[in-house]
Amino acid sequence: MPELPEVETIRLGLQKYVVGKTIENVEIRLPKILSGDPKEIVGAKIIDVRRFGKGLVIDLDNNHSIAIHIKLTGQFIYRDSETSSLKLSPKTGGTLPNKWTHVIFKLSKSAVLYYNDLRQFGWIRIVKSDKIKEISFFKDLGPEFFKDLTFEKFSNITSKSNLKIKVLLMDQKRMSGIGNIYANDALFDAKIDPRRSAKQISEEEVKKLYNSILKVLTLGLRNGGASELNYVNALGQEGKYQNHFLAYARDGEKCIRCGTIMKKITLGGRGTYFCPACQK
DNA sequence: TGATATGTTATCTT
DNA sequence: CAAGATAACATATC
Repeated sequence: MPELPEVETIRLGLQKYVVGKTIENVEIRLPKILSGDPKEIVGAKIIDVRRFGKGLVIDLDNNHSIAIHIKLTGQFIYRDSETSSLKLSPKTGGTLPNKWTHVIFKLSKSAVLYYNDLRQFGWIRIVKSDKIKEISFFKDLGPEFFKDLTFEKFSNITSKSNLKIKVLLMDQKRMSGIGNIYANDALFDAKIDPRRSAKQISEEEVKKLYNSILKVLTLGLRNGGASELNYVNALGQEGKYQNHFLAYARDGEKCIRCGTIMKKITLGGRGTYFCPACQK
């Protein structure tokens, strides 16, 4: 689902297309999605797009920012005269706007940024830029892979937690960026049973796991994310990582390493996929 | 038809 | 009180 590689792919697209443009109008079709005063951002120019964990922040030149979490099914799709000939993935609804389009940002140069969200779990908040860290999601966010989560920190967090290792990997307050797909695939790559208690994992295994996480996140990024549910990038195109799943959604299939039939269980209320033979 | 999937948060339990 | 467990949110899909 939208995890670090997916959100980063969206960020890269937005960075490329919306930075430098001015917001001319904001149309809110589903009020519960957006909070804050849209008048604060009309007329402002977009100067940066940042990502923290699975959250996005669009910075404007008037000391305001747009904080975003797309949760499970949010989409940001950019259209202008140059990109309008690109065929949109059916996951966007095919034409824009449509019944899943809840907010429309009209930008300078006739560009438009659509926010779609099938399940309406996502949120957009207009805040002063220096108040971003006061939003609880950003305030409580744990250290992040590729940024401030060194192996030493990762090892420290792991050795102190009683949570099952897979549940820990997905806990955004302890470490940020990993969701269900990459947690399953990283544990598979590291040959670790997702049911084990985090603190019982040996130092050697923790090292392997850390490297496996960086490996699968990198693979996700290179493939432009996974379009398993309805993720698309900023141009409305699908990613390709779903063609490279190691464990996620492979229950009933043969393990790609040892041929054993992959199992599915529930951990922390989430689907968990693993090989009962080679993940110890 | 109704169970299922998902990220985060609120609420319950231990 | 804190850590962990679980329910709730919404809706297309199987």
